[in-house]
Amino acid sequence: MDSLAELLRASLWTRSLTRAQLDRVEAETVVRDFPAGAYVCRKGEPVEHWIGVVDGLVKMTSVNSQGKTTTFTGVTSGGWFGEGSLLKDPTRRYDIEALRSSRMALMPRATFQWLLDTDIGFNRFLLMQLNERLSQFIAMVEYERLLGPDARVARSLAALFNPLLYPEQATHVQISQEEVGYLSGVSRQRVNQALQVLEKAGLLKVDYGRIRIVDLAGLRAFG
DNA sequence: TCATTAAATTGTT
DNA sequence: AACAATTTAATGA
Repeated sequence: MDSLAELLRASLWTRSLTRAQLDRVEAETVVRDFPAGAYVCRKGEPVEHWIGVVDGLVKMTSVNSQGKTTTFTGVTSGGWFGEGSLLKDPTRRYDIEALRSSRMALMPRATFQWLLDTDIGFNRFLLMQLNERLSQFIAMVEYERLLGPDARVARSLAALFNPLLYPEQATHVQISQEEVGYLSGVSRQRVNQALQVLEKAGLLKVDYGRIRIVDLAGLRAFG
């Protein structure tokens, strides 16, 4: 996707909006490009926007007191995030870092609040998204305890293609194996092995700096 | 457009 | 964690 209009067209929560509502959203939302490695927002900053990914890939991370970083989840093109902070926190609780050059859509708090106050469909979408994320995190804890590294990598990748959170029908993701490791809690070396296993199983194809998905259902069910 | 070089990523130990 | 090999991106002729 290139433009805000395309992102809005692909987003599930715009389906219940009237043309006038959509125009207002489009007028008030700004687009900004971030280079790879840049922070889209930092922990502790005031929460001013609900943020969508027009094109790119960002990760949600947190740094502990000893300087160690953990990656919680990735957000790909078509996804929106930050509603949790917008609804309940004065400041951001996580860092958001671009994993590659990314184009982001920033919806002002006032616009978000207006949708929340006026549109039932928007509220339903937020419930769905919050529920989907919760399922994702619960599943991650479960997998961490029950599944081996190959399956963990498989499901972390599959999560990046959740059709409810990222409705565009993407066939690949531009991400290094090192970052896949951070997402799935596995060393880069082990990710490399896992990807070879998954490729041999016909579930995906490994390219330089990119992973192509061949069998999404198979990835989800692996292990 | 092509060749060279630097940087990033991968595959292996 | 370290290393060599490979691929891409950037640079300039």
